[in-house]
Amino acid sequence: MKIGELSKSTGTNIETIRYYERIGLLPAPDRTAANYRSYGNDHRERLAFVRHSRELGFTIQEIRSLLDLSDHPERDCVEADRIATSHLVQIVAKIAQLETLRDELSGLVGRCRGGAAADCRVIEALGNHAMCNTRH
Amino acid sequence: MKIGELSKSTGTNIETIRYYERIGLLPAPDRTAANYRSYGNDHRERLAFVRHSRELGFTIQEIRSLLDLSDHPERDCVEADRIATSHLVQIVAKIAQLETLRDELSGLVGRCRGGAAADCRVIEALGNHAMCNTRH
DNA sequence: ATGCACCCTGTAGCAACTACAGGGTCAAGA
DNA sequence: TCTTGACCCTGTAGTTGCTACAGGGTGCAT
Repeated sequence: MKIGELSKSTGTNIETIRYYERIGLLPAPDRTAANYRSYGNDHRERLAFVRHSRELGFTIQEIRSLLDLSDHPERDCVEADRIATSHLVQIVAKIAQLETLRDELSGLVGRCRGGAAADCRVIEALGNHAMCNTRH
Repeated sequence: MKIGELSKSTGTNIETIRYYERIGLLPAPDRTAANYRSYGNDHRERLAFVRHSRELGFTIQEIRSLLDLSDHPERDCVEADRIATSHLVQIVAKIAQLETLRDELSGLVGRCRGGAAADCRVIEALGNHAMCNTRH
């Protein structure tokens, strides 16, 4: 299949597919006589793996390691679990951080009803860290 | 004060301060005879405003608008509230998204106890979107 | 006079794409 | 046959918000 079809069937931007090839995340496919990329089912599966991992927030580096494991089924899979676990820890931390931001912003928002910026609580609070309830 | 002192007193990287000046977020300060940047209290306050806003996750563009309002106290502050509110909405959405990821990853992690990668549930699940419980 | 901490400019790198510019290919319709 | 339009190619530059040099100047203490 040509790149446009691969793009549609995986929901991946064409430029992104070429980008993945350039950085060595996807293998370079065969070319047609007209120098068009020609993909097979294995390419589609690999790309689906990459996209799914990206959707789950894994970095390209992490995906490289995961693909490497996937390419060597005889290896120990402890590493895959380690990557996923450490990624999960980061996500949990990020959620906690965003919840702090959310609470801080909630206290700021909805206080301005068209007054002058001089009396704006939002602007005041941004300039004055001491007004914060939480640490960030 | 020189840039090093401003850096320490606001907890901002020196390179970051110069970067903010370059992109026009901070005004260019006076220079000493030796061409060193020389900052006053107004610079420190403006930088604190910027840093605080960044900590709360506002983008540089949003901060530009907020600073602009802060520089024109006679203006209507509805815009500041709009920026903060829309930012809050994005944070809430991001939290929801990360919670989905967290739940999905939780179901993946901790299943590998040193088996071969061929039987790895993590790798299998990454390759097979249909195994997911949630949409992403 | 020499070492060291500090400052300067300018450029390049990071992640993970995205967006062109400027060109080639191919099949269908007039 | 010619042309139109959809598709493909490479290569480069832009995005965000910094960070990290390289290669040099300044200022003060020993």
